[in-house]
Amino acid sequence: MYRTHNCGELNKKHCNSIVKLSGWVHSIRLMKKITFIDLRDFYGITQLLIPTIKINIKKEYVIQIIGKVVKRKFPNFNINTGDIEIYVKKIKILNKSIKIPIDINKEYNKNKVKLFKYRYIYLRNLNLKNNLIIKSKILNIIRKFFIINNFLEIETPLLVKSTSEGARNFIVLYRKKLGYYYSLPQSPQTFKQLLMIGGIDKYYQIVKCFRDEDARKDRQPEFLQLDLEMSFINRKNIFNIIIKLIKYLLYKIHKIKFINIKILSYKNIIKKYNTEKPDLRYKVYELNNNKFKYNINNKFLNYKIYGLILPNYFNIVGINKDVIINLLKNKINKILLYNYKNNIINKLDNKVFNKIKLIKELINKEFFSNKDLLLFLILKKNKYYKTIKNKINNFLLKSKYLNNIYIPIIIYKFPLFKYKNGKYYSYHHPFTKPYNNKLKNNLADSYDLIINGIEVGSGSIRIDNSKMQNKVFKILGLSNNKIKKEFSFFLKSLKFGTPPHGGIGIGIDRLILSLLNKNNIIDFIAFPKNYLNKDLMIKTPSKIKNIKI
RNA sequence: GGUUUGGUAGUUCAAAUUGGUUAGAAUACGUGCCUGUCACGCACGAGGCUACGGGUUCAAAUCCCGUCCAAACCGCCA
Repeated sequence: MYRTHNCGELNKKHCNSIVKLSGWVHSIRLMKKITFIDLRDFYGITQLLIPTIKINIKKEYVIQIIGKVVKRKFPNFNINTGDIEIYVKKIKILNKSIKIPIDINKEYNKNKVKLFKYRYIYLRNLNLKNNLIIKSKILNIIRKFFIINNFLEIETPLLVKSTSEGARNFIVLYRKKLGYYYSLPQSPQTFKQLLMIGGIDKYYQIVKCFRDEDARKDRQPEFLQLDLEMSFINRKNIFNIIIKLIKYLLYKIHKIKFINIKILSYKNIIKKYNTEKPDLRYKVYELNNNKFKYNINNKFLNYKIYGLILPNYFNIVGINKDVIINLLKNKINKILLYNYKNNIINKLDNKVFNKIKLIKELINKEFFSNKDLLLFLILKKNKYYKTIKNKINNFLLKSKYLNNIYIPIIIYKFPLFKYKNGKYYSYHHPFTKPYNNKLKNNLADSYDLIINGIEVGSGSIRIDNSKMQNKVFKILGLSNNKIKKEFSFFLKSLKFGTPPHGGIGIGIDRLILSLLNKNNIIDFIAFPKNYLNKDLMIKTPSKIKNIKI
């Protein structure tokens, strides 16, 4: 037996009992006649008192000790086991460690190459460990939710067929015949639709998906997705499930009981925020430029007015208007803060003010609430505009006031197609049903889930009619030959009595980022790839030498 | 694929007078000291071909070119 207790559980109640502990040597403090060791395992840290200084033990050695739990003279309130220490009677070295090439207690921001290379050591970092614990918890909560709601968990293949739409696919060589390959799935899209056709009513899966695109801090080439699909439902039914899930998660993680999840149309979102994924807590957005870029003719010749909106600004406890003014003091010539209750917060001279009035009239009132702050910046050069935007964003991001605010929104009524370089592309994906089943309005029955400005998931009601599906493929410019080659089985499957169905795919890692107010996805992945999609630890991708058939 | 910034002790970072003495600190490491530390403290020591290769120069960490690597952004991400 390696241990009777772990390093995080002993307290006053265990005093005088003999215990056996195993773990890593976290730190060593030598005094004149005694030595203190912080012994660390997954569960915590326990202080060992060794009544000698002649020990041959270094940091990160794995040791096992037997000793007596005693009350400390001077408790340490920073750790759970701070009331006690172990008076060690016997030490055994289970395994030695060579010098550690990275500092496991430090946060690394630049030059992360060592972190990738020695990821297995950095897993001992407290923050990273806690991140993995919370990710595991969230996965459990999600599974529990879908069990309660009678979803069936079904796995789908990872060796699949490449299709011409979408991101680049990773390919896997086929051993039996040269020149043939499998493709790793970007999502289980086709298979989950086939499950619906097969009569599975509610399906979900937590599944690895693969996209061969360059990584970002919220993007990895392989990632976890919560995939779900339901039959005999319309968009409102799906919205209800999504809302229920998010509320369940926010309650289980943060004990937040009341939350209002808004459903907004794509058109209005773009008009108001000029982005597809607004962060309604605080983020600064450029008001639609056509309306708000004005040259002022007389005194302010060459100056331009930029409008910004800080949604819900006045809901944020602890921030007042002066904070923003102070923040921008030296950067710009004039600031005008404006709130829809018609409060002009600081004064400008009349000529400028008249221009602002003009702008005011152009704003469609329905978009703004009296909790929004409108900010007009009068600037000489437009390069300052981005600096200011970033400055405000960074400031608000760092401020503690936002820590417990979550504003999930569902955006719907996206365009069905976008036109680029003389070609039509699906805005969502080619299986999306047109809004009201009509192609002519170019609206899709698709929806995105955005939490605090992070695009967490997107989904749609699917086309359940073979003719419609064929039509959409043709609009997308797929030749008859290609349709036949890539989708003939699928078009055929739709003819055998397809139920109306739809679903959503939610990026688990992004969901976690949004629910925990974090920004880098690799902090929640045990073994991430770097921005070139390489794994610097196992050194992959690697070169092919011989392909044997 | 593109743009920008960067690569300096094991680690995290400085600095180097627009190219000119011996490239520093903290921490980690080693040795010694210190009855109670817990970010222990004190003293001493060891640690660098300034990413790699080439060029300019009396002289390069510094300027130039190339390669490799990293970060942010863009492209891309149905």
